[in-house]
Amino acid sequence: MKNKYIVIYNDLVQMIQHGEFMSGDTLPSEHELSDQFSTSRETIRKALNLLSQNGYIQKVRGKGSVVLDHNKFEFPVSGLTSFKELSDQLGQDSKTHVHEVFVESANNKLRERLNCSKEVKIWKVSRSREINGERIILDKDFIREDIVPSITKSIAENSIYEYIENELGLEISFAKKEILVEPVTEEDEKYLDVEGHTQMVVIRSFVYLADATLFQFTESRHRPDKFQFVDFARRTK
Amino acid sequence: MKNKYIVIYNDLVQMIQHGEFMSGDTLPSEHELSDQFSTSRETIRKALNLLSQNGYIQKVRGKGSVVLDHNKFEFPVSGLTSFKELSDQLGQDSKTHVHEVFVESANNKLRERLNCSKEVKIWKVSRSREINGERIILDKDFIREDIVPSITKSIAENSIYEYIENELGLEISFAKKEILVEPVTEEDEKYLDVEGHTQMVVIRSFVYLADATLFQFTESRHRPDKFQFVDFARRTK
DNA sequence: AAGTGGTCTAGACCACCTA
DNA sequence: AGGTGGTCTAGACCACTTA
Repeated sequence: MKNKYIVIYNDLVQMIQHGEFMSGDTLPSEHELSDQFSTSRETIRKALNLLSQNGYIQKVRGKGSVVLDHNKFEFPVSGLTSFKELSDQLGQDSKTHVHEVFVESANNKLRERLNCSKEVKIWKVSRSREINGERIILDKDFIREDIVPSITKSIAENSIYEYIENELGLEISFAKKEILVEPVTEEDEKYLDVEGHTQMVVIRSFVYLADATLFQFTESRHRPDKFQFVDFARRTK
Repeated sequence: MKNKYIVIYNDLVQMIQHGEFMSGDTLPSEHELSDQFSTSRETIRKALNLLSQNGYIQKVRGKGSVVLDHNKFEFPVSGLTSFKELSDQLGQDSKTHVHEVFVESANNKLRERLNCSKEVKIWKVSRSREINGERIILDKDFIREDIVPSITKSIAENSIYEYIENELGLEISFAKKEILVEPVTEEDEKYLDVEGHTQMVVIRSFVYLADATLFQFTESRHRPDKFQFVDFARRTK
């Protein structure tokens, strides 16, 4: 919270959320804002770019920074949000069942996916997620043991991300995901309430730390009737 | 192509794609680059931020800009890519069948979705997409007639986006999408080769122009076995 | 200690929109 | 014409990594 432009960003988000600027309004101009916050214009511009990236405003040359309708831009499942953050946010009655937590040598496919040598061992964690009494998500995590040396059942029951960031002090910074639809497997039927569904939505993610090392591969299998993904795509030219 | 930082960005992308920097290498430092391109450091930083946003590099404080494995970061369906761009890119044998092109007053639901008044009329365009001999995508577009006054069958057969950007000179700038799985409809069965599938992947998009006006709502229905979505999520704090 | 990227400044000129 | 955001500069200091 010490960076000036982040403080300004947070201030402006607060103001927009408290209705001080309505959808369609323009914010004060960059010159005005740099006076108000007694900072340089470039710093204001950094804050405004953050607002823009996060869907709060759209900058229009010659006109100003137009406030968008933020109700249309909520992000229930976008980005890197973990299951725990997500269910906390939605205030849902959720539970995690841990099925497997163990270390193993990686086979070829996994070594290729995690981009690591034969010597590196891999944590395998399998969990199902229950929401409002139904087990609808199966998460299979593969995590490099040289980066995360210890995972216990109780860590897996809470949040592995929280443990990695808060306890180990590692910073998760970006992920590449792909979303597909695939047939239900025996494992799905064993651990989930598939309710007659024959297909599952599968999200495969490659997760990277701030120093650009790939440390985790995750397969997250969702029952299709409960799946939703929201994406906000701004064109970069 | 006139902006300095975009020229530098394109140069660096070229160099990375031509293998002058390998995955894991670090780029020259920002100071070196500003000498090489004889520009200021802030301009170099703009170019590097673009590289970072597009998954080419990861900046690490104290170390440098690490080149990522770009093979892992191709974006076949991400962002705002239109069907035409996409199929051109993949070099696939593709065809578009236009089923409906007409103007109508909007009903309540559509007026709410497009955020417009009773007076505004709406273009309705329905098209199916055939790839390698199979009709697998049904696109239903709803476009504000006050913004796009004329759409013909031949425009719909090519690319509506191309027409809007090149002929009308409007700039499409961002979109909010949601992805869901829903049961097959009669319309799907009429226009697509559903091949016994009972569910479809549905992408609903709200598309905005550069001046922040919402001008189009699209429902894109994909046969699940042919659906793929790729997402690159960088954490913003 | 030297080098890296991250932040911040106080200017400048430009392209675009609205009156 | 005056205001807006977009680009660019040439500095400065800081936090972090590595040797």
